[in-house]
Amino acid sequence: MKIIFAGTPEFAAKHLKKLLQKKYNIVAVLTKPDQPLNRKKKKKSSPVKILAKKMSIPILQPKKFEKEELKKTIQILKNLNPDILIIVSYGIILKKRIIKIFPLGGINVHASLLPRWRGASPIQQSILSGDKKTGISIISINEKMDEGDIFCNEEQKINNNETTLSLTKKLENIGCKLLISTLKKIKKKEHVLTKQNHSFATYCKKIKKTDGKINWLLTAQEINRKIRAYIPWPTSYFVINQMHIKVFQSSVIIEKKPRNQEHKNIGSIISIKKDGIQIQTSKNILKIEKIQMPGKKIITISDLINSNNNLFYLGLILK
RNA sequence: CGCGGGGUGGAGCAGUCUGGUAGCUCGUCGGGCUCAUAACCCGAAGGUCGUUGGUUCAAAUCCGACCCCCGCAA
Repeated sequence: MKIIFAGTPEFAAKHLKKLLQKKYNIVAVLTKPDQPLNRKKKKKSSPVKILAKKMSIPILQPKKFEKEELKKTIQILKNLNPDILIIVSYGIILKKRIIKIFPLGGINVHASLLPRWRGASPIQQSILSGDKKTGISIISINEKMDEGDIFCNEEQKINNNETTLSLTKKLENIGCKLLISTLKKIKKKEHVLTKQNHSFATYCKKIKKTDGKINWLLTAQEINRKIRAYIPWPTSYFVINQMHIKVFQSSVIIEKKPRNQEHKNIGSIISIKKDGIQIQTSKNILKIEKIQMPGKKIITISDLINSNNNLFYLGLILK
């Protein structure tokens, strides 16, 4: 079975690695073009590209699927005589004409329990919306985004302190496992497809850099979810003296007595202790436990206090 | 050559401008106080100040090269 693998980030690279370990025949890899500039090197290759390069697998990085480039890519792919396409977080929507090249079609590893959270950021969205569980769905590719029939899925519990980073790692393992078992079934033609119930579909918004700015008018629970969902990107932050301070760990303290309607001190520091800095939100209190100052490493509040940093003081209102 | 911050005992930092016996808050170890403690008191150990050349009587501090970490931007 000749496989073309399309993917870009680390999540995708893990799946590619698993396929290679299991001796699947990857004839080429599709991945996003290199990012323009990095702090050190001139270009930044995707994790999938780095792995493919190491394993001497041909790499295709079309910029846009427009006339010339689309034609060219299709020709290259055809010449490889592939049987099946595997897509894992590629980041670019593939045209129908490309899918048609594959006799066995395409399969996609999607990090949610479809039809819930169709779209580009399912892991973040599951945390943002406070879901108790999410999972991996292996689906077939059709023309519409994440609407293909389901081969199989598996649930993953979401903990109270789960971040996108930690959840992604858990889902990687499930994804790899399900992908391999699905391929085995396809090989033996034992696979069973189930249609999605489209009436239950929900969709992810695209996350922007500016979404990371903390809005203290939200409830502590909502802010806490955002903080967890936005790790490692774009990360939540607040501003003091024009410095963007990122928050990497927090917890919620429930207020027993509901506050008066005064909204004066929302966003202000009401307690500074070694275990955290407490901030008043519109409902309940957010305790910030780990932060990162610009240019610095991630530190605990205990470390912050030990350094005699007097940037934070009682009553200061965070923006 | 995209812009910028940083590397100082185990941790987070000050000291660098204006060279002259290495400091703060913690942690660790020992002792004390306490019903008890993450609280308090007393004491101790622990640092080639990223690496490497140079200037100097003298370099964490000034000059050059290199390595590593991080923020922004993309």
